[in-house]
Amino acid sequence: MAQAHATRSVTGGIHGMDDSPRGKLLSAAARLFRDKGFDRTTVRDIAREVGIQSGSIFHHFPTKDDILFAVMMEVIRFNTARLRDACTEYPEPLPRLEALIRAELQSIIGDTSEAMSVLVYEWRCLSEDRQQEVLALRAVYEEIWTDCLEALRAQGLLEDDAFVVRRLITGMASWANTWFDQHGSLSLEALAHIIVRRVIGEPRDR
Amino acid sequence: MAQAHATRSVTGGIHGMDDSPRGKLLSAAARLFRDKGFDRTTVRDIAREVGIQSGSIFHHFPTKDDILFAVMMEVIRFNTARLRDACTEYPEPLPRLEALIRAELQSIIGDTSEAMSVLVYEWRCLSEDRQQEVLALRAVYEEIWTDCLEALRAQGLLEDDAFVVRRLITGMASWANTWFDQHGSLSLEALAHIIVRRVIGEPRDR
DNA sequence: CTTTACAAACCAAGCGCTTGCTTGGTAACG
DNA sequence: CGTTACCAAGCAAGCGCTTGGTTTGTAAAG
Repeated sequence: MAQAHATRSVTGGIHGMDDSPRGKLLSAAARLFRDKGFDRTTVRDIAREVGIQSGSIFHHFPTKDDILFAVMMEVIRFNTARLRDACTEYPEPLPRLEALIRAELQSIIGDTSEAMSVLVYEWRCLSEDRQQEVLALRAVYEEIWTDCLEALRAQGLLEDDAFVVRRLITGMASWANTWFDQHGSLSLEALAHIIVRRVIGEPRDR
Repeated sequence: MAQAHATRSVTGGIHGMDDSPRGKLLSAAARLFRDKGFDRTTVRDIAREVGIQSGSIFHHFPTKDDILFAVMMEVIRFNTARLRDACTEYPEPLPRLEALIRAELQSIIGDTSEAMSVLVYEWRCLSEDRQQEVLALRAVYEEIWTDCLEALRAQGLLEDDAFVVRRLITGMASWANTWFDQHGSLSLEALAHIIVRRVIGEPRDR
């Protein structure tokens, strides 16, 4: 776990998407899937991107669906680990909330934005049995969020239903990939802080 | 305008998606595009849904792209008119904000949810020149929102940047189509009120 | 240092199928 | 009698994927 943390914080890349043939293929696929969508991306597109023939793709993955599946599994594993790291670093609910929001924004508009867009917007393109496998990992991810929000409720910092609030956060964060400019004047941290205030309101007793 | 309002409030349907052959075709296409995505929906699927042969589709629309375009134009026109109606009914910024949020939720999880999902999630599938045409209508739609949020800022009810807040609202609202249950315990109005509080905070001086 | 061995990575060609769309003609209706 | 709505059949292109064979990297054996 500590080793995984060190690896991630140094490289910033997803384990399994390194510079191996398979890794380069996944990176290219993730970017193409985000830009053009899964269905409009052909295996010939992916092959051209990494400089091989289209047939050679299937030396690394049995089907095109397996490529999508691999992209999704890698990114959800990586970002679940990032959430866990945030939890160990911030045990208290309120700082933890802000850390979780920062982590999720980092996922969506930062280092893993391409694969995250694929996970969110190309969901239907994945075969149904594979959807179940990803959903199982997603449940773990969401449990971390629910625990944090319930803890905030227990502290009286949150009035509304935790599940509803979690969904509002998901919406605000995932939509950010359509407009947030990483080189713009608004920083990721500033946006995270704005979102925190949408969740727990203004600080009134400080 | 008053006539359009009467038509909408009575039928609840989108003008141009009536029970004419063209209208039934658009309705079927909208639902299929939402359920399976534009690319995975074949013209044969649409034809089967309305009970005609696949070739007969092209008696009503020159290309498949035109079907998508028509769905998007109809839904954005319809919902812009709905925003306008909310504005005439609620001239004051704060009630207007809540009315706009209710209207947008109605668009996304209410009577036009299928076509709205298509507008949001199948955006890339539309040919680029058509995207520009839809964008022009979208700008009108967004101006209504910006005006309202800027008015709230002028009243001191909004601290953060109006554009950022608008985008957060868009995210919360559009994401609702993935989880909101129209027959569940949470009503559209209750959700609208929760979102209002995420925008302007708790009422502190009442 | 060379040879041998072998698996991983890749190429060139193309198969079978689905796709959006076309064509030429027919039935219903005002 | 023309317009609207449709059918039956099928074409050309693009798709995921297969196949049989060739190159490349690597590492132990001679």
